[in-house]
Amino acid sequence: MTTPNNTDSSSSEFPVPEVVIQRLPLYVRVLTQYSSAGEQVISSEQLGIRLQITPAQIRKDLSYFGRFGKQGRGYDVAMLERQLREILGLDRTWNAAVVGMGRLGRAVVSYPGFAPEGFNIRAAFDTSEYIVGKTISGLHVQSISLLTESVKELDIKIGIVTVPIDHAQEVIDAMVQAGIKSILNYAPLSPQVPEGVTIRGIDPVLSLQSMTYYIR
Amino acid sequence: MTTPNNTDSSSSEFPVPEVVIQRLPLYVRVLTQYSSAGEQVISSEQLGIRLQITPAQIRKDLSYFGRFGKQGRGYDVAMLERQLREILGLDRTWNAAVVGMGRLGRAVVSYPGFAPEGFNIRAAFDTSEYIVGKTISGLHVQSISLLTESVKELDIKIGIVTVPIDHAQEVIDAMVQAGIKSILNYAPLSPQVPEGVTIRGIDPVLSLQSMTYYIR
DNA sequence: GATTATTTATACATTGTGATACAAAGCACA
DNA sequence: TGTGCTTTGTATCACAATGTATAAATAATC
Repeated sequence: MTTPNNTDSSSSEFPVPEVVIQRLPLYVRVLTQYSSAGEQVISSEQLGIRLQITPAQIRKDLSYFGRFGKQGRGYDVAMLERQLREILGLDRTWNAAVVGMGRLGRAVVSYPGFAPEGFNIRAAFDTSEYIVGKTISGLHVQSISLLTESVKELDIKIGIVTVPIDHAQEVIDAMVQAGIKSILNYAPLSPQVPEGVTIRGIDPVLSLQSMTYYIR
Repeated sequence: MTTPNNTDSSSSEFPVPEVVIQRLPLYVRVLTQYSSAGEQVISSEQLGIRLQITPAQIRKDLSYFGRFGKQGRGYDVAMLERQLREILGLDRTWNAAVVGMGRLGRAVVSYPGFAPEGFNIRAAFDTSEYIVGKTISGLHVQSISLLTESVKELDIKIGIVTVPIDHAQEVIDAMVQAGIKSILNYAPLSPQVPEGVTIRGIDPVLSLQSMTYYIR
């Protein structure tokens, strides 16, 4: 090589594009499948076929974090999975709190997909006096006024918002106030959060509303 | 192209970027709020503040479809909302079918957010003999072998996948086979669909897995 | 051990998307 | 009617993201 690049793995000094970060979990998912299928090695082409992404795209994404592959061979499945999990912070578990224990909140806390991936819902909150005090899916529903306290006590890093739209922004504000930096929002609004807080929306209606464009 | 481009609203001759289409429902949502707050006029700046999008971005997005604003004034809220709904195909209702009536499917059919936006779930399917024949949320659960028939009879245009991951691809294939062109997928996989079929995934775990990168 | 097959990592080119800047158009009000 | 203020629509620019091409490294085969 003309350039003597001593690329430092995993502790990049310049910001990795958001789109890249969002693709990494897809890679992890496929690697996990490959791994449990007993495969030892995977090429960027095989990964790309599964995900409908060009091999070069995948190689470039990975190159932001280091050099993981072997030329002529591909990537060691177990090693790459481990590395990507570490990069994403998936080599540990995360505690979450749900606010809003109506229909949607109940569905979320009983969704069996979180725990196997290391996301554990440790606390549930609501404003309604009818719901506070109840036990739902093994969680004692507390008044939202106890949020900050619980966040500290239970080391909660993730907030999940399942309240109706007209209370969503204030709940989000309360989460931010309580020191939560990652929020998953199920309410159909465009929330405002300060710098340093990441928020992602889950909104099936929005998805449907953009799909109809193509079939109208 | 040599012809003088007399910009025809709403029936554009060149493809509108996907990202633009995905922002339009956000505009519709804010316009609806403004409208019910009694506002008559909105500027691209006001819209932008709500959505954290630059005003110029919004004006450019809208310009793909025509000229809707008045210089020095802004956009007529009701008119712009009507236009965008028409562009997106939201000036009518859409029938959907859910496949997979386990925990997730039940939550989806009882989610009250679809109907007000014109998305009506008209049919429910499952493979399990224990579930087929039951009535859930007013829907008679049918065997998936009847999918194609129902799609035609009930004019179903949207398929919603809520089966476990190991059956998801075959269900998606069956939907495509039945002539469905828009699919909302809740199963955690990267599905394969032919050209001409739009599929969107709802995957909270994926969202969480990319958020942890920023707090790890 | 030499030769051929692969496949990565990356330089380079192309495309896509978002931001900036401003002329033209409309409004308000004297 | 004229003047100043606002806001759109769009031309232009800047940069982010993706795709193409290839040298270097490894493995497999004879």
